[in-house]
Amino acid sequence: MSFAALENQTLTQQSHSEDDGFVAPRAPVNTQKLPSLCAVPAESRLTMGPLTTPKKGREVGSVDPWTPTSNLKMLISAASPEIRNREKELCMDNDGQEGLDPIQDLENGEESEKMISRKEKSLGLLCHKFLARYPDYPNPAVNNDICLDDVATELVERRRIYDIMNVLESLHMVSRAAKNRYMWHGRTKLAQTLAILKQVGEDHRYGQQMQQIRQRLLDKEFDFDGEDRENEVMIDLESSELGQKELFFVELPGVEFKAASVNSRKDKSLRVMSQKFVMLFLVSNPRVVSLDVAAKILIGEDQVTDQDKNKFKKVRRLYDIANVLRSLKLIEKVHVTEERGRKPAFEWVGPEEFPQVKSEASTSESPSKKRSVLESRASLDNCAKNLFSSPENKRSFTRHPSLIKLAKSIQDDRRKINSAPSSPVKDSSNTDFPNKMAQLAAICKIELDQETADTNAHPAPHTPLAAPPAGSVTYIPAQCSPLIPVLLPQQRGSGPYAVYLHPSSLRPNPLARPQPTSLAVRSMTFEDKTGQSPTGQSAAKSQLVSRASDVSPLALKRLRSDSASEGSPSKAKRSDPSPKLCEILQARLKARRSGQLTNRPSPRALHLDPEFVNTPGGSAAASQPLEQSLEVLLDKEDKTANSDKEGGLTPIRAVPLTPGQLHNETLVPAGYLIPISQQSLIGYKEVQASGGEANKASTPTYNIYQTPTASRPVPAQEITPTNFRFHRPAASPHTTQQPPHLHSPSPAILNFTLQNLGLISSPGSAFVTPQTPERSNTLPSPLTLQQRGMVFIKPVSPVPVQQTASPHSVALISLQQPLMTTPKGTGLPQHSFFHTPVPLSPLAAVVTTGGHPAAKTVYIPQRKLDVTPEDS
DNA sequence: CCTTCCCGCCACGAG
DNA sequence: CTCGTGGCGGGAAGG
Repeated sequence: MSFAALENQTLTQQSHSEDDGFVAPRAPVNTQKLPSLCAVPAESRLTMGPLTTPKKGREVGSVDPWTPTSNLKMLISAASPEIRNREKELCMDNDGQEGLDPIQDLENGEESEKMISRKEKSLGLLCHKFLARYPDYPNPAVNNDICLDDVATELVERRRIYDIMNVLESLHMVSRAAKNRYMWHGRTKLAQTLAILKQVGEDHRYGQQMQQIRQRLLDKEFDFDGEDRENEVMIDLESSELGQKELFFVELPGVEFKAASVNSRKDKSLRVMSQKFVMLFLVSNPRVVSLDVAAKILIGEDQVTDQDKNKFKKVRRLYDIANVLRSLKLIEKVHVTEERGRKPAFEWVGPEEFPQVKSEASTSESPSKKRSVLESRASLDNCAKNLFSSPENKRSFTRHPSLIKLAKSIQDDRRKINSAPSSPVKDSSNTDFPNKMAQLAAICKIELDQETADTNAHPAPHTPLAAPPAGSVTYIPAQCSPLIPVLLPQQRGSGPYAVYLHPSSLRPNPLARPQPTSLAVRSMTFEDKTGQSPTGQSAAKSQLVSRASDVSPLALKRLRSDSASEGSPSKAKRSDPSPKLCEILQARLKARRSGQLTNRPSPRALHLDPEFVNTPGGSAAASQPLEQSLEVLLDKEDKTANSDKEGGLTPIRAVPLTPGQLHNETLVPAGYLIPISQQSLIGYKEVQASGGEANKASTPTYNIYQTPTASRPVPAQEITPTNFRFHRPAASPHTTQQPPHLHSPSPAILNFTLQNLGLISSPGSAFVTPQTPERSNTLPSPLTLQQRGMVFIKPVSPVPVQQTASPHSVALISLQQPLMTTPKGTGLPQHSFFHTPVPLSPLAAVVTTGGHPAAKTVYIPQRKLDVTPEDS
């Protein structure tokens, strides 16, 4: 088709508009326009259809330029709209191919013009063009580097490209490599990503939230009084509930974040929102999500008072995301008719089940490793990172700013360490990068998993490291929260680091359960703070209440902010009540680090962003809980949090129930990076090599649980689904060390543990054969305690961290530890921070208390819930 | 009018 | 300071 000629715009005609403006600053490009279209590469599939169409080309003038590539097109920005429009029309009309059209256009322009304009420029179309350039399943071997500048040239409007990239990144179809560069992964990781997102969504109980929201909407309709506060309140609550918000950004194993720079910070919004949005589809049964429901959940938080406004606001972003997803053919626009009328909605048309996938990611890596098993696991790992506070929320977070800073600092550290790719990916590492990095990463991941597993399994050993804090940390990861460890590869530096993140996500679960538990308490608290409290209003459904709790924090924040500053704001707001806290936290971290570092060889455990975690988390903390666990979790979290933050505070909790069980939690909200010693790594590798499992073993084992999946032995990797979930940070023993087990045996154990997390069905078997990868695959049983038992391995680390002593040791630290370690003095409870600064403490305290007990019990997990199916 | 959502200002942070 | 990013919302096009 067309190549169209692009138009050149030039055309005079065009006139208008935009051009002028258009400006673009950036883009210089533009100016010319290009034709759209273009050919698509073959590869791409696609697409074209739509695209193709295109526009016409115009000739016009012929000029054109387009020259260069013909293909691609470019668009122009500049082009005049009209023209385009026309073209568009034409296109539409004919569609496609036809060249004619263009001509027509040319011609005169006719009047027509139509619309193209707007539509032509739509994000969806742009996304199509972009997708057309790359194959769905790129050959990993090749370099799939994407240079934004090139893309910008073609597609025009630079700003739009970021939107697209952000969404694609959320699906792991691309990953940022460095400054203007992204790596194209196409759909190779899509299945895995979706599986993970589904899991996360389930963990957050998005399905339930959606139901609630729907319900509410109905209710509202009835009454509304205006907005009264009540309504508003309700909304808040709702939103809050929904929102728990806080999700984090879910990462895949292979992908992790590469560019350090970016990573951190802001990741919020679009990326996270996009993942959340996708989760909604994956958890709802009829895979249809109406726009308003999605808006509430995704945006939810904010809103506070003004719902209307808020609504507006972010909804725009939802459209952006939806357009990109539509281009990906994952969703379609539909309408649902409800009582009230029809509402716009989207239906999921993407893959329903993903077979588990293992990781393709590994593929790349594989070379080195391979073991599929391992890899698979790795994939499982997926981690979640937190996003930080959410973007959206800025409001909510008022306080965050400070936190953010902390995070940044941390990040910086991280970066330094890693060096990663920032812009320069190039560096030397590049080359190697792939291979090695990948490997390392894989390894790390594995390790992490193990660790997590361990942690889960047993008590948190790690404490060792510093753990000073009391033990509090432990936590059960289980579903609840999992932190997810992520490994970063880093080439450079010392070695790989593992990062954990804590997903705040957890919270949601709790919601689901109405239990009063701590959550409830919390919520209440929050409410108070806010002042709103009363939810009473409306009927408040009980549910609400519960939700509220979740929400509450957010709400509170909002409220505060509003009051404080005004609402508006956005950003500004920061009023954080307690910046101090932040400071404190930072201090702790630092302290922690130093302390830790000292011990370890490679020191560094960093948090990623605590903030996010915290922030949201504060409230969030609770989140995850699963059902049962919820409470417990909550407690734990709180505890952990406290401990973390404070430094110890609550050691109490530390005690975990069983050793195995508790994990440490990581309270820390953030992720940490952990460096692993290379040696250890190596060892792992070796191990792996030997038997895949071994590796695992070596690593510390961590347990992971996986959720549900585990339950069954599903073959394969359960990975997917569950994955990340838990990983606890536990301690990692060092692999090496792990005294107990020898490598061999133990490893096996570990492995399976890890792998499955649940594994277990027969643990024995697992042990037994280390080699079999399959097992790993299969395994999935629930982890269970048993594993824990196994765990002991982990104990290793424990305590005393030994630090460094052993070189090998891995460093994994559990997150908590770090946190813990640091003792900060401050002691504020995190929650408080986050959530509300307000005075919750008391309450909080209470909560915790209660929770604890419970918590202990729990353990793991639970989560079977989801399981179900598995996926697979 | 309401919905969809493009455009691009502007902030923020890394060089 | 410049430049890459990307939050965010005005306000226009589409229906």
